[in-house]
Amino acid sequence: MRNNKICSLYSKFRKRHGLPVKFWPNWCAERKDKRLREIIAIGAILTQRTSWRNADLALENLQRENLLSLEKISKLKDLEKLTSLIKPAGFYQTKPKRLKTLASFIIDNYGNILNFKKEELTIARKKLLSLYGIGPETADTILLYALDKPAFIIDEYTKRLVKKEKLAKVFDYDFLKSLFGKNLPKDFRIYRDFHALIIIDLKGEQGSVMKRF
DNA sequence: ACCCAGGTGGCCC
DNA sequence: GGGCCACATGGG
Repeated sequence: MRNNKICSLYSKFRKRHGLPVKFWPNWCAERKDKRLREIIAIGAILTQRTSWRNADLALENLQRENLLSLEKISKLKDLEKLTSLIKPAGFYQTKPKRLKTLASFIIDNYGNILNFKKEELTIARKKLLSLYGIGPETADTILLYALDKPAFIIDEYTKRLVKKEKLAKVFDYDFLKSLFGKNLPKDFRIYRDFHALIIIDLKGEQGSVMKRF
């Protein structure tokens, strides 16, 4: 491990919280199947500016209606149905469109998420960012947790850590992303682990949603 | 009655 | 390029 402040924080959190971290994306990563990758991609949109609890209620609704699938969502004609199912996750006017945009992009261009996973990181990121409703954080969440790519996620908790530990003066997304990226081994497992640890350490609890999936 | 939760796009200047 | 703002739910 390189000797710097970010690495030290990682080591500190790692020791403090023990192994393994029971955080949903890590938990999910135990299973490598296509369905789980799809659920993570769908969940990444549903949880935008929304508690995981509420996003989880929407995921349950989709599962109940047999719509927890990129192919099903991409072929769905009735957007109203998505609107009602997604309601607990909030922003029900925009999230259905965002889900459909992502689902159609993957299904129409790649056939399934496993083929999209074969795309090179920078290309995949650029394409995700070009989609309606997918910004840097959602793109990196999908890359890191659904596609096993080393894309460090800068979310609200990461920014709080940066502020708390005075790691930087600016909070520009790409700047912070490269700051973490260059100071950690370029390994998606470490990025996931650190990201989970940051949230667990700052939040003081462990994510537990999505276990049923 | 507030405030918050693992953001994003559309404005405005 | 940065600074606001709307978007919407459920829980504390």
